[in-house]
Order: sequence, then C-alpha cells, then structure tokens
Amino acid sequence: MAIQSRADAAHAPADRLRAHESPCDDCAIRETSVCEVLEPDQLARLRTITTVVRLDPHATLFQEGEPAEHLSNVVEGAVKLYKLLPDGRRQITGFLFPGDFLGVALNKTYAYSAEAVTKLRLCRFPRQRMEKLLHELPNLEHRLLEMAGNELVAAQDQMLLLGRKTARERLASFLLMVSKRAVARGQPASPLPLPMSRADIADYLGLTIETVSRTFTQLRKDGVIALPEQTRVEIVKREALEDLAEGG
Amino acid sequence: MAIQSRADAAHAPADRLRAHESPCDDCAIRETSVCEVLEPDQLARLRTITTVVRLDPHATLFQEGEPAEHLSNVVEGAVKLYKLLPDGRRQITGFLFPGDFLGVALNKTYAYSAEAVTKLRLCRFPRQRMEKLLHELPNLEHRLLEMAGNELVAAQDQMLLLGRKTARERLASFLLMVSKRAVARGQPASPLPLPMSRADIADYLGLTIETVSRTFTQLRKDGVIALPEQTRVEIVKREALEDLAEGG
DNA sequence: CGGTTCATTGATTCGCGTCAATGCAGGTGG
DNA sequence: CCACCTGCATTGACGCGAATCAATGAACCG
Repeated sequence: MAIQSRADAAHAPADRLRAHESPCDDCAIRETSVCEVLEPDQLARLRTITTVVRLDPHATLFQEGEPAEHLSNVVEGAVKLYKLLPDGRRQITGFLFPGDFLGVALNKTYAYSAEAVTKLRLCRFPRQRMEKLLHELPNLEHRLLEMAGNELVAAQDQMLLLGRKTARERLASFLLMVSKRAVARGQPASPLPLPMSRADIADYLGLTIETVSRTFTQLRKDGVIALPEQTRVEIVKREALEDLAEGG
Repeated sequence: MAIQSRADAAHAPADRLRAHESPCDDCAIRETSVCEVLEPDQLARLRTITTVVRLDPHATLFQEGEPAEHLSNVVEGAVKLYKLLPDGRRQITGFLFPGDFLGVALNKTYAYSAEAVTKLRLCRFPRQRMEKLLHELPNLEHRLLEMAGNELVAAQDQMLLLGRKTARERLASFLLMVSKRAVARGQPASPLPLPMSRADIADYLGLTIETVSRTFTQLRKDGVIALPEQTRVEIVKREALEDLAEGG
C-alpha cells in the first residue's frame, strides 16, 4: 500500500488563491456542510484559513498516527478512512462524500488513515487555526459537536453491522447507506454510482472480496438489485433491501 | 428482556436534595469527568440541574428510540449500551465506568438502549437545560466535543476489532481496554474485576457465550491470564496480551 | 493485441456458531 | 444443615457461513 501522492503536493499553492477569489456562494455543498451555520462575515474568516486541494484517486491524505495538521471539508469526490493491523488486515471505518467533514474528533494525531477513492476536491484548514476560530465562533463549535454526534450514531450502527449481521444484511445496509447519502446530496436514490472497489466494500463490511461479489450476485439473482455496470447499482426492490438490512 | 425498574423511580426525589447538600468537592470522579473543566461557580450552576440517581443491576436507563430526556454522568458502577435487531440479536456498543458521560452525542432520541450492569450511581441532567447551559459555558461544550472525539476513536478501534480480529484477539483487546480504564480511574491494572456477564462480553465482541468461554480457557491454559473467580481476571503476561490484541 | 487489474465463480477449508450436556455457586425452604 | 432449584459458565460434538485457494472472465490501456 504505497503512498502515491501527498495532499501538500504541487496543487495546493495555486489553489489557495482560488479559495480567496471564488466566494463560497456558488459552492455546491454549502448548505449541507459545516459552513451552513456561518454568517457571511464568519464564512469570510473561515475562508482566510482555507486552502482548496485537489487530489487524484489513491492519493494518501494522511496516515494513522501522524500529527493532525489539517481538517478538511470534502467538496467533490469520495474518501475512505481505514485502520490497519500490523499483518495488513484492514478495516475501513468510513467513506466520506461531498459535504462530509474530515476530522470532527479534533485529535492531536490522526486515528486512521485517509485515502482518495476518486478525484477529489477538498477545503483544507490548518487544525491549530481552526481550533482558534472555534473558540471565537461558538456556533461553529456547536455545529461540530452536532456532526460528531451524527458520526457516533453512524459508528454504532456500523458496530451492530460488523458484530451481528450476515453478509447479505451487511451488503443491503451498505447499499441503503450509500443511497441515503446520495439523496441527502440531492442525487437520485437509484441507480447508484459505487466509486469504491469490491475490496473497499469488503474491508468496510468486514468481509472478503469473494463474499461481497457472491452476495452481489445473490441479490441480483433475487431481483433485489440490478448491476448494469460493476460500479453502478440499481435498487429494484427497496423495501426488500430495507427488510434485509434490518435482519428481517 | 423486561424493563425491571426505571431511572425515574422512587429514589430520585430524595436524592435530588443530596445533590444540593453535598458539594462535588468530595466526588471521586471529579477530576476525570465532564466537571473537571468547570470553575466553582460554573459547577454550582451545573449542580442546580443535577439529580443523583441510584439504580439496581439490570435496571433499564432508557431504550433506543425514546426521546432523549436526560444526560448522565456515571459516578459509581457500570452501564452497558446496546442495540438490538428485530430478531433479538444484540450488539453492545460500549460499557461506561465511573467518570464516563452518557449522551455526548446530544441527539433528540437515544440511539441505543442503556442498562445498569451493577448497582449504579449517576448524576443526571435534563437534556434541554443542559443544552442551554452549554450555550452559556463554552468550556463545557468544548469539553463535550473533546469527549465525543475520544468516543469516536474508541468506536473506530471497535470497528477494527469487530470487522477484522479473531476471537482471541478480541478478548485480549477487551481485557486490555478494561484494564486501561481501571488504571485511568486510579485502580490496579490487575487483578481486574469483570462486572459484566459472559453474555455481555460476547455481545460486545460480536461472539457467542461459548466462544468467549472457550477463549478464556485458552488464554488461561496459555498462562496469559488467570481466572481466580469468574468475575475476576488477572493479567499474567501483559505483553503477550498486547501482542495478541494487535494481531501479533 | 498482450498485459494488467479487478470481478466473478467454483472447490475446499476452517473458525466460530449451534445444540446439548455437565459443572458450579448462590439462594431458599424444609 | 442439607436438598433442591436456578442461573450462569464451561465443555464437547457437530454444522454452517464465510474465508481461503484457485481458475476464469471481463474491462481497460499502452
């Protein structure tokens, strides 16, 4: 698992300008991200510490254990977060999509590694300056606490999935999660683009590639989903999928 | 799984007085809980919305989906948090010990059920009044965000455990977690009281009672731990246990 | 068009779950 | 004080769901 390119590479300096030039007004994720709670003047202050960063697929944003220098807001693309065991076993703890915030926990070191799944555009904030800003903008801090709460709820759902659900139930839950988040971003619930590989899905669900593949095939044969392409799923019987996801 | 007694039962009214009478000065968990960041006058304000609650083992604090009326601080005893699937499969998402805070997420409804593992003493706060207080005491809100961050890190560790670790590795991780938290509370790292049942441990680790029991026996035969009683574990070879927990 | 990467499918294995029996401690009543 | 019950925990025999090992297929790309 080689580090392919770093967030602080070539693009960043050029893009910092861009953050100042183009106001956030025409930002697609404006109303779903952290920024939503900010008044225009507060937003302007946030923008002064913002760097827009672009990354290619497979680029490493940071690795577990490194000092946490930046927080980020995903503007475009998808990110995966994961933890590794020394022998290489991997658990993906989450996927981030546009509007998601990277680093709500505000820890001094990263608790997980992060890698670009697709081409990526981020708004990046230096952690120290962001924390200073938090002290001055209580509504921003409040918003962060709210987002942390949402993440905790999602984490608990994922524990239930990993500890107690079957392979079928896991995949059903996963597809519904991706679908719901697509809707939250104003995209159709189906057909659903799946930017991540089968290996990523497997490592997110605590399964193997083979089991994920077999389970996709099963669900397709059962008429619950369709797979027009490998990276696209159509949810045919949403209710059946929901029953499955809840163990019904 | 019957509801045996509720938090708002007999004890509460009598104990509310107690919260006013006895100051927090001689509280054993004062310096490890939320309260640690509060100035004396702030603490006094928190105390005005505090009710001390005592509960017996197996008492239900609240159930998943109920409106979240209270937040609590565990003063004495242990709590388990869990989620259920419709068919009864259960995943325990966490154990709380003295000093731990119940409800950092600040959600409108409880995302999990909570039940007393042992005799329990809690400081309980009405959520609405607590949120109002948060707006007035930014340091309290900041502390809550910090605690939410810690919970998120723990949740991610647990996902790695549930998704990728073997039964031996899970039990090793569990024992070390309990041990570390005992130390954090100023108690010895070993021998370790295990107030929860084998069923609770199983549901926390995504295993069955039988597998937990067999794995305990294994670790005992390997000389890594000793089990002087069912509810007490001695960590004999801590390093071996740590290697195991990390997949070594 | 060969090479590379990823997904699918099949055959087999294996760790943990399930089912069942036994052990063991604490509580209760005769 | 002991017989009995009851609720865990332990141990054993067996089965199953997902992992592993292996082969094939399909898309992409220089």
